[in-house]
Amino acid sequence: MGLSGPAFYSKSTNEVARDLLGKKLVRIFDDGSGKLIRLSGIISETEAYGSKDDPASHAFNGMTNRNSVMFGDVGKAYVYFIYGLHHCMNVTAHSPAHDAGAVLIRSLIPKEGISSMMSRCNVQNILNLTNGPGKLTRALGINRSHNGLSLSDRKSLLHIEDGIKPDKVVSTARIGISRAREKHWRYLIVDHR
DNA sequence: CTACCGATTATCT
DNA sequence: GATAATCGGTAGT
Repeated sequence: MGLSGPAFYSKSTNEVARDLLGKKLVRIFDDGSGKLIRLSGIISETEAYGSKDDPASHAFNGMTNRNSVMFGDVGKAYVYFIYGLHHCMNVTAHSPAHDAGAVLIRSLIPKEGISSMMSRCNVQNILNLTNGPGKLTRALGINRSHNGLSLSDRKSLLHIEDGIKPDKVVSTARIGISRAREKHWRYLIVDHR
């Protein structure tokens, strides 16, 4: 199940949410030193958001200016600003039977550019660097300028590469929503050591 | 350990 | 005018 473009993202949003676990989210970042560095992490937690079938989704009530990327091509970044200070990053994905959908990236295991990210975010503990949707966008320097970017191009400033194969995955209810709590569309890699 | 609260603004009703 | 797919700090158990 490689990352060969749109085919990977043209499955049900749930399936894509599971399959994104273990993939590597890569940001080519200008840290101001005059050279571009790689910031990356293994995707370890995701949530699927549907369309008409999902009252918790931004797309539930149809297309608006904010969520229009969810209704466009799959395999793109859907980035939005929330609570006045955080960004959240999604990957658009849905089966041909649906008209919209996206997968929220909730957590990463940091891999590349760790010291750069920790100093820029003023984070002491690596465990607190990318363990939340608002934290990982800050660590990787992701903002609304990336909304709509294709994630398939390995040379792009923001893209997804193959990573690891997760040992074990579980699903739970999604975090921070009030509606559709019965849908267990949150997926995580189980950490056992 | 858990619970609550404030920050701060784009977006939608 | 109200809400929000969050976070970090503080207070309470």
